[in-house]
Amino acid sequence: MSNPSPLPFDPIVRAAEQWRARWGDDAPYDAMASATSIMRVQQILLATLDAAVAPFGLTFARYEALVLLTFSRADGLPMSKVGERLMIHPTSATNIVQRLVAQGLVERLPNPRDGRGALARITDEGRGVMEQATAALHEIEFGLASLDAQEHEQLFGLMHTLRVGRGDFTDETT
Amino acid sequence: MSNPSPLPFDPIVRAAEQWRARWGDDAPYDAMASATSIMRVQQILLATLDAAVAPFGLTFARYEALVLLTFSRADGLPMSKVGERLMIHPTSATNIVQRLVAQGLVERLPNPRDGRGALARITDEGRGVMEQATAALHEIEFGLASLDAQEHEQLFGLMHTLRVGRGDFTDETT
DNA sequence: CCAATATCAGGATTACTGATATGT
DNA sequence: CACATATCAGTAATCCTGATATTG
Repeated sequence: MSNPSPLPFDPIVRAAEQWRARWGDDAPYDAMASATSIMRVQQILLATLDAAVAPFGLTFARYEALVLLTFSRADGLPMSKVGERLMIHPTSATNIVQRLVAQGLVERLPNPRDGRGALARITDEGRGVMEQATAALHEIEFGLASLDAQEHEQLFGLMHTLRVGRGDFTDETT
Repeated sequence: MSNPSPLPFDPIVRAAEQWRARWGDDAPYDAMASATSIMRVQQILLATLDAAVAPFGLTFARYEALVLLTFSRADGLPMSKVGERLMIHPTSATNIVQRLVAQGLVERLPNPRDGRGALARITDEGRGVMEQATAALHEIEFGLASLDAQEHEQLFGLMHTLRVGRGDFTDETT
């Protein structure tokens, strides 16, 4: 990771103070601090999760794809659905699936219901790797062991509010 | 962005349900949902912030560097400090500063106190661009307008807990 | 013919590793 | 000489834009 010697103070708190001093109390310095915090935590978290699944030849992004295919119909998921559910660009979906195919964890099949489409289906080996990687992630509680159940609920709620605010999905009855 | 047609349900909630059904109540499905939420919000947020500063020829990462240099001593900040304060890899700091130098927003100077070192200093043009970009970010409240003051406090607190848990910095008296 | 499904080619960013030049 | 500062080269990952082939 990129943290050989941590600072003796919180740089985000420092920045917020300077922000307020420079642009006044009306400036959204709390939003600035929130945004910067989210960026930083994501960076730390991704490094943690990538490291946890690295022993299995995976990145967290590829792990997520494996999980999605595990939970999908046994005959495979169209590439378009892969991108949609993973909330990534179609070309990124192609890229990720290609790497998983090269590793023998996923196989590609023609879509019998649409000649244009291709299906991605997890292999038995892919299932095995996914199970091991999942165990490793469970072990470290997805890098979030410092939060308790109530804090997880709070966090998910806040993130949910933000995602709804940006139209990340539509139905609220889920 | 990568969201032409949002799903009619929250894929993270869906995943958490499947997680619980597959691995049981003891599995940290709430941590899984939190981790995935953080990833997704960061992705949305970064796209928003990048788009906000793009008209000024910046990415959000380069904008952060400009702000740091604005708040630093007038004679410039050593490259090592740039990387440290931005919490990025030293080579990334080099890369970002190089790009800003190429844009005329930052200049490099030899460090008078250390012959090995180089200082990065914001230019007048850099200050101007930074002010405009800041106004644009203030306008959209850093992409977090859907949260109120209390929610920002909650969010920052949760992120702070996570960062402390991972040793992101040391002193708590900041 | 138009729309949808993918893929490919290519460019932009950022992270990281390892090697290197310079100076303390 | 060991250590610190910084850069460079090269690799990897991801996102995005356009262009393209195929099929509905």
